[in-house]
Amino acid sequence: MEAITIKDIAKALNLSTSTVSRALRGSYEINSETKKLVLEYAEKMNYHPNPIALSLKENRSRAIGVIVPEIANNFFSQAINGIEAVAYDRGYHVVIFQSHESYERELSNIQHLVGRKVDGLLISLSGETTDVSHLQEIQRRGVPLVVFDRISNEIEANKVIADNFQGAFEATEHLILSGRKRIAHITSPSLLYTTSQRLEGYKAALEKHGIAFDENLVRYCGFAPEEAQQVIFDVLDKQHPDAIFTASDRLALDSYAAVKAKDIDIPKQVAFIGFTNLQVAHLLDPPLSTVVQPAFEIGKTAAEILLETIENKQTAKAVKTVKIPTEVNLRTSSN
Amino acid sequence: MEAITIKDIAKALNLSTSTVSRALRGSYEINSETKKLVLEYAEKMNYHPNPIALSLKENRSRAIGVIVPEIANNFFSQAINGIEAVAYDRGYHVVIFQSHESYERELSNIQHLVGRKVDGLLISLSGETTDVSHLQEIQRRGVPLVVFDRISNEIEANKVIADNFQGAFEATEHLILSGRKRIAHITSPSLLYTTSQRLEGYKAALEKHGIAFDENLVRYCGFAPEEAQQVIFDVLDKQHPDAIFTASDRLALDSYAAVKAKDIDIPKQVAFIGFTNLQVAHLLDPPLSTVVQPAFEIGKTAAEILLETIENKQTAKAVKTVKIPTEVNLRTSSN
DNA sequence: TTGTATGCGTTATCAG
DNA sequence: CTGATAACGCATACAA
Repeated sequence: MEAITIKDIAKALNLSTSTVSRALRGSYEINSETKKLVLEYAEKMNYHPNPIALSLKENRSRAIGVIVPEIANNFFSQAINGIEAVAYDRGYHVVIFQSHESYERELSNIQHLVGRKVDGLLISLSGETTDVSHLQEIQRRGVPLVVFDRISNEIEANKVIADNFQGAFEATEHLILSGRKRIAHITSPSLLYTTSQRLEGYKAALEKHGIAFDENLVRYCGFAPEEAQQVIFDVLDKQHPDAIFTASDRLALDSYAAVKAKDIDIPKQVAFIGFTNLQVAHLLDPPLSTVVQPAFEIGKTAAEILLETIENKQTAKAVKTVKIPTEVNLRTSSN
Repeated sequence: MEAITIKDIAKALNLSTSTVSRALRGSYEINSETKKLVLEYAEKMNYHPNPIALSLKENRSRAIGVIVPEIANNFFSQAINGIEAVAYDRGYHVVIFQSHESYERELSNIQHLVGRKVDGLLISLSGETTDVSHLQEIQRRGVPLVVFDRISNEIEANKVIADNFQGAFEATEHLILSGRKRIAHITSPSLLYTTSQRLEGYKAALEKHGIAFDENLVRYCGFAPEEAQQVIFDVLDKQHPDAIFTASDRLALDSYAAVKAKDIDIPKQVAFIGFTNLQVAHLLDPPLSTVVQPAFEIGKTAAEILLETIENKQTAKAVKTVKIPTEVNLRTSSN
């Protein structure tokens, strides 16, 4: 039960393939009789043009690629939903890949997508990625590119990010205003752009309120599950913070687990705040205040810019950077 | 800066395309000198074969497709990770699509994937899908298919699911053994296969312990966010359950929120249990006992079966159904 | 209005 | 050992 082709239709109707092709795509220069004939037969036989043949010919696919570190992460899965919301409306399929924080996987995924002629690419860099020549390469090949969230300064492309500085500033300030002085900042690997922006926001808030920055209160950790545990225990044990400001879903949860496991006394009121898109923050005890990154919005914006670039065949080297504001949700425990 | 082709290499080296092609794929019948020449030049020019041309010729893509209702769902994203773990090792790319619980989207995704000649398809049906003729169609076309978790009785294919009956039975029994009598079961739409299996397990446990089944304690709800709220409030208000057994991450969280919002007194000890892959169950108050569906394992198993089918060119109409055991984690609050 | 020929990138077949 | 040719499915410039 192989798929039917234009050639089959042509043979069955005693026409040439070109006539059939033209009839199918509704060319003017064609007899309405034969046109109807072809259309009906195609319908009856459930004909669909072979997208691969089309891509080979036209060098495009009506699909855009998305590469994220992990989909098992609220931020990224919501961002993807934002991307799909606009892409699907405009007739593009969204092909999703994960790099699993691996540079090698990121490379392999890009090769696959570009090889299959995606019309554009949205990417959030893996934690391992420092060299971005693979992205520059696809830009040279003319593939429209938008980098979101995990961006890099090395690459000149359109970028969409949350306003990490502002979010971190507000989060830290709220902790200060609630009376904290020793605010631990448990965050992502230091080479990530988002990490440095958040650190800046954290520092700025401290400075504004005359609190000296203490680098011992800042801890970076990678993506290995064991690592966070250790790092968090260490800062809790040695630095005795009175509040914790975390940089991701996972770090927030790991911090909770650590505090509970060690039965450490951190005053409850507004003591925890995290960059997180967790749906459960208000159900935790104490409730977790959040700096919500507008993931859906970020994805949507990134996709809009990408599609704009694709459809207007703009230069792939545009360098707009859009910052989407974050939203702080303060939650105080009722005890 | 267009991608380089075999033809370019042939021209540059004054060879024929066929010679270049053979050299590239290491054919025996070839002069080792020219072979080296070609290989070096290809390397230098960063040649990569065009996958689209290959697919057109070979009717395959070295990629498998995955369609799930939502990736912003721990179960599905973990299942996808299981799929990727095996597929990537065997040299297949995994192309991920979401149906967003829409039959129409599911259809569109399948058409895209099959049209692009994925070598096989893994699917978890959308909540809207009752008619499965689109799946039968791709089976007729010879595309290997494995259905996981959201399966359907209508379709004859390899299937992989969690042992929902067993999990529900154990969960319910634990609630009974801790002294509950009025156990609300808040669950997914009734037409899902998993829903009916869980209901059977729930009933079986009640029966074993001589508790009459009360259909008023069972509530089904769809995927719209508002719906769950209403349904849960209703059963809480009217039926006064002393325990709640939910069927998904989201339903568990919504139930928590409802109970907290209404300040309803449900005795804490082992009162909540849910089919869920939430990472935070132990941090909730009271802690949420869980029936963990081995999502990663399910994905892995499904992918293994699919790749087996693909590589042995077995009949697509195999009808093995694999049940993966669930694991119950009881958590009692310390208060 | 329709048919013929060509090309997209690759490999298999058949000659040389 | 190497080269010419056809084929995968489609669209289009050119011929008729």
